[in-house]
Amino acid sequence: MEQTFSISDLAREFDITPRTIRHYEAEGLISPARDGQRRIYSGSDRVRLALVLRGKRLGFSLAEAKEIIDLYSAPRGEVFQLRTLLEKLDEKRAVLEDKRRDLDATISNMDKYTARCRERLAELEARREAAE
Amino acid sequence: MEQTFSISDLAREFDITPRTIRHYEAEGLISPARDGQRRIYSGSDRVRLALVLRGKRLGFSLAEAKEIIDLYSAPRGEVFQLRTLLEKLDEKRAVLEDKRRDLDATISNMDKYTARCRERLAELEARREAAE
DNA sequence: AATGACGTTTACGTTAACGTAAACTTAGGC
DNA sequence: GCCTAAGTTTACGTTAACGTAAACGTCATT
Repeated sequence: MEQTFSISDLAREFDITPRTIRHYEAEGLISPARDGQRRIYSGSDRVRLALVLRGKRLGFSLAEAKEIIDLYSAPRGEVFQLRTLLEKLDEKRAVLEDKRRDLDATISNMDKYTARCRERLAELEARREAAE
Repeated sequence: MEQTFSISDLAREFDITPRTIRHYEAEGLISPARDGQRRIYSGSDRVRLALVLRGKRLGFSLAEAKEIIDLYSAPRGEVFQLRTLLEKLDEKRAVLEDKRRDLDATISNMDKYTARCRERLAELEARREAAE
């Protein structure tokens, strides 16, 4: 039998509140099984939740995150379905690559600036040394 | 003389509304000069705006973007100032690296999945071929 | 001198993503 | 048998990031 999780299990693990998880369900991002009223989360529910949170950290809205994640559970039985799926994957990949360009530019700018700061600091310290 | 820009110049260039630019000013992200009431944006104002928008695309809030961007105009005259600046730069760099890890994982997952989809498509098409 | 095109401030409205609180059910522990 | 912990639904509240509208100023043009 596969492992299952309660809502507070996942809330604890991912450091969010149960309310947040219920909200994601209301938005159609997760669909846990039920034992009566109680929600029961499977391993793949947990994976989906992790994907949602990663998407959020990357600046996607819940709707955008859903669009991407849903691709992984899209039907791929027929040739036509596979072709349209591959097209959509390509679109999303392009968005991710844009983000990577932005991110790389941000990091390399910061690195250059940091290097200049270090140089300047070395200079100032050398000067202080010389003054002794 | 350096080039200047009106609010609608920048709005057009970056495909946002003047309202958005004024909002960034109200939040302390940009501080254009004034000609009477009118805002006059310098080249470096324009750069700051570009940085804000890039930060937003990476999922930062306006407050977070401000924290990062303000580092580039922090005072660095004294040794102490340079040291604390370098510390803060290190913090922000770590945040950016986390984001890069998330992004790389997302992209490589998608690439693997895409590869499997392509394989499956090739299979189906080969089967269709064989049926002719 | 009137008409736009562009600018301004002030202020209320909207949407996404939850927070918070109330009122209730259910399962285990003493 | 009652208490506590964890779960549920329903509903209103909150914050960030603007949108939208009103009321007004200022040029350049017709």
